[in-house]
Amino acid sequence: MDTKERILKTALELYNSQGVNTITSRHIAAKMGISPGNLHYHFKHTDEIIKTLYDRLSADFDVIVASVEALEEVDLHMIRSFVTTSLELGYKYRFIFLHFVEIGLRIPAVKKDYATLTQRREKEFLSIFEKLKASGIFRADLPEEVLKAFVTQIFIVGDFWLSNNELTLKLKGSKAIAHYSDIFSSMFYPYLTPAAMQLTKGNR
Amino acid sequence: MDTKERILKTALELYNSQGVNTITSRHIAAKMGISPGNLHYHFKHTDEIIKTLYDRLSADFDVIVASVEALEEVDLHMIRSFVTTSLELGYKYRFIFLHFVEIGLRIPAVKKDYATLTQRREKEFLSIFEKLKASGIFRADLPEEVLKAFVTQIFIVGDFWLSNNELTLKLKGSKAIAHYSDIFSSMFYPYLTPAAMQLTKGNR
DNA sequence: TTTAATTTAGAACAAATGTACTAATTATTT
DNA sequence: AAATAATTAGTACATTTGTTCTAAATTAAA
Repeated sequence: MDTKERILKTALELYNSQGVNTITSRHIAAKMGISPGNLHYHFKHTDEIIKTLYDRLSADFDVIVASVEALEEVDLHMIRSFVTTSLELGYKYRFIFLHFVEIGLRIPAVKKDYATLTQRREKEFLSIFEKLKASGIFRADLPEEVLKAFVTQIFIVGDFWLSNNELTLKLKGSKAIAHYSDIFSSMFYPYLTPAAMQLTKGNR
Repeated sequence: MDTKERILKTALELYNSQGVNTITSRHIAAKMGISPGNLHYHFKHTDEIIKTLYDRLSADFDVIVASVEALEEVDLHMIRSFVTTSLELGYKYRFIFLHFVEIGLRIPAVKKDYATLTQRREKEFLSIFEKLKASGIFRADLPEEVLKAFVTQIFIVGDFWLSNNELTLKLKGSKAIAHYSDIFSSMFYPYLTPAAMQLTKGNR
């Protein structure tokens, strides 16, 4: 593995475990056993490391969403596995979510990118909801604005479940993912038709 | 106003507008026109300023929750005004929510306090939900775990709507509060009985 | 094998930060 | 009015940080 890749890997580890504000380029270099000079040969600015990691997260998530969007029909099992896969990805890059505002402040490109991304995602999610409505899984009696608000809720919980975990339960790894998967599933429950509610029995 | 109070006021202003990591004790002193030495006479450690502000937020919010809990009957209007009041308080101390994880990391006492507080709040919220069920406002067919998950959702959205706003819409002041009040109201919608849903017509 | 390019180490620099220290000033008490 | 306490300004210090610079070492190209 070349040095650049090792820097990214080490940075991810350290940021995840110690936070983005406590870890400096020197820490990363020290942990790798290379010189600060060498690190800054590969990344002129420390923020470029963070930006690169953010871009990877963003790209990986794109793939996940695209795979759901491509489906003709969406059912609850798909949703459940979409949730789990997303949470796993989030956990991998958890420092980004734990320090989202800080990072957005430090690296305006991240903030800008996220803001436009969100607008696209909102449409994508609403189109998935339409499919769920069409399949008789989602209730049809909910006003448009309620569904829109639900999308925002999903975004907020999706972006900050890790922060909530950090401040309260502090679950690690698969335990955290399992717990918040359940919460996500429960979030959908009141939006389901009685028939779809039946299907979830024993699944939740 | 004595110096100590002025420090707190200035710090709140600066933290809210520039973030907790960019503002230092020197910035606060400079903005006030006092010396760094003077500031550190009143607050030996900068973190004490943040801790004091957190304690005030926490105490203020306690009052809000207690006032709702004291009610014999809870209706949707109460909920709505509870939401608005809470969001207003959150906006006042927004830097705390925008940097919650960082602050928890820097000041372990904050993290510890918040963790235990959350446990208490969970019970308080569930008891409010029971009242809503008893009044025929909340659906009675929702499993206990779904309501518990709803509480967690409320906590996450309640703690991080400001971060979401910061990363996306960047609404200011009352516009932000109004927008996220609507989102909160919509969050409740699918949990309502058909009768209660009727009552919200035109209110949302 | 010589030459050129890439990569690396290590030192150095300037800026910033938290906080301690000292002395002066102001307020309070006796 | 004198003495004591509280507050304030200003300076100083040690540490940290991001980054730059130089030269050495390694790798690739000719």
